[in-house]
Amino acid sequence: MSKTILLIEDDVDIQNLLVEYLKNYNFDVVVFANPLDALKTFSAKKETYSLVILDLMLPQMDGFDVCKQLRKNSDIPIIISSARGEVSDKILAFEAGADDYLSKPYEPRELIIRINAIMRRVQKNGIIQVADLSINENKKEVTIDGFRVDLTKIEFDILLFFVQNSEKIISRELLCNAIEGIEYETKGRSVDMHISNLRQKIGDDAKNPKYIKSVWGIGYKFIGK
Amino acid sequence: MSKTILLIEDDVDIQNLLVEYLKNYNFDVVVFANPLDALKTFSAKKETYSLVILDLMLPQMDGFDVCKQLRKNSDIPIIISSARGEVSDKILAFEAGADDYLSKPYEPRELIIRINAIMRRVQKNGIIQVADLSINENKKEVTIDGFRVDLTKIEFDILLFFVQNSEKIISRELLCNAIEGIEYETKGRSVDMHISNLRQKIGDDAKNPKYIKSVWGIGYKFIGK
DNA sequence: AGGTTTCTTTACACTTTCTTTACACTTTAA
DNA sequence: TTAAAGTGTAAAGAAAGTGTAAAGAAACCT
Repeated sequence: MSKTILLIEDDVDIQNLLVEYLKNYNFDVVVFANPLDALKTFSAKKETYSLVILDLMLPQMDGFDVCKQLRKNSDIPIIISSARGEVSDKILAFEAGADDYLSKPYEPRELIIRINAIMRRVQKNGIIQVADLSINENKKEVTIDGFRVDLTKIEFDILLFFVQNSEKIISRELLCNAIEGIEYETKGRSVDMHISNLRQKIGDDAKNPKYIKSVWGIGYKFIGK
Repeated sequence: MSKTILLIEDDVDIQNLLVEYLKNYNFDVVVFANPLDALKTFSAKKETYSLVILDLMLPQMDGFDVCKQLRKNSDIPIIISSARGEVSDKILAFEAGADDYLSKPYEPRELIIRINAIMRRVQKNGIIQVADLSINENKKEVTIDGFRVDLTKIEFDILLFFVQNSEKIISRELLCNAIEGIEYETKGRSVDMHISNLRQKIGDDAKNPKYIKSVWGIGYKFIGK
C-alpha cells in the first residue's frame, strides 16, 4: 500500500526531482504548482493523502496561508520547504501548523528522513504512539501500556507538544508560548509544577527520566526513543 | 583556515583544472585517480577532509559504490560530478547518499557555488564539525570521535564561540562579552576556570593543546586543524 | 452558593554550576 | 637572575536552577 504525497511546488525542476526521488521510496506524488487548485483537490479528497510538502514561495497565495488552510481542515502532516532560511519563517511555519521545516537547498535524502520520522510519529486517526505512550489527539486521551492516564488540559498539551518536538530542547519560555492557558514568568515555577505533575502521572522520574529529561539552565527535552 | 577537498577523478585535465581553480578559493585539494586508494586514505584520515568531489566514471569501481562506501563511514558532503546527465543517474546518486550532482561539462564557477551552498547548509543544520569535534547547536550536544561529552551551558557557549572564531586570538574580555552568563572582571579568574574545565572535558592539555591554545598576556585561540 | 478541580505561588531541600581563593608553576623583562 | 605578572587548577564557597509538597487562588461546575 503506497502512500500518496501532495506536493505543492511551482519550480518544475524541483517537482521532477522530488517526484522521481519519492517514487523510489514507493510514494505516489500528486503535484500542484497552483496552491488554489491544490487546496480544492485536497478538501475534496483529503483521505487520499498521507502528507503534504509545501513550498513557501508560491504564485497567487502566501505559503503560510496555504498551510493554515490545510491545517484548518485536517491534521495531515505538513512539511514546509522554503528557499528562505530565516528563523522567523521557521517560527511562522510552525505557528501556521507545519510539522517540519526544510531550508532549500536540501538533499532529497534529508527529506526522506524527515518524512519517515513524521510517518513514524503520526498514525492515522490522530493517535500518536511514542514508546509505550499512546496519545489520542481528538479524544485528548493518553494511555500508557494500554492503561488510561488522566491528564489536565495543560498537562495534555504539554505532553503533546513534547512528543511533537521530540529530541528538541524546549525552553520554559518556548513551552509557555506554545501552550494556551499558561503564562511565562521568569521567576515563576508553574511550568515546573506542571512538568512535575505530568511526570508523576506518566510514571516518570526526574532523576532518571524515561520521557521528559531536564536540560539544566535551559528547559526540558522529550526523549522519544 | 583552509578546508581540504578530496577529489576522486581520473581525467588528468579535469584534475588540474579543478585543483588550480579551487586553490584560488583557498581550498586544499587532495587528488586520487584510483577510488580504492581514495577510500583507503579517507577512512584513515577522514577528519582531514571537508568535502568530497567524486567522478562517476572511474576505473576499477563503480562511482555509486564509492559514494555509498564513503557515506557508510561519514556524513561528509559529497558532490557527484558525472559525464552522464541522465535523470536516473541523478536519482541513483542521491540514493547513494550524495549531497549534490553536477553534469559535465560544467563551469568551475558552478562547482564553487555548489560547494559554498553545501558548506553553508552543513552549518545551517546546526552541526559544526571541526577536527574530531562535532557540535550540535540545536541539541547543545558535543561529541568527540562519536562519544558524547557533557558540557555546561557556559562551557558549550565558549566552545561554540571558539570554533566560530577558529584561529583568532580571543581575549578574556572579548570572550566574556560574547557569552551570556559570565561577567568580565580584570582580576577574576572565572574565565580561566571555565577554560580549564572545558579543556579537561574535551581531553585537552593546556601545555600541549590540541584545541585551545593559551596566548600569553592576551587570551586564548582555538586551533581548528 | 458550596464543592471540586485545576492552576499558581510559596517554601525548602537538594543539585548543579559558577566564582573565588590559594598556591604552584611559567613567562617576561629589567 | 630575580621580581613581577600571567597562567593552571584543586578545593572551598556562593549563587543559581530544579523538584516537589503544601497552601492559596482561580476557574468550573451543577
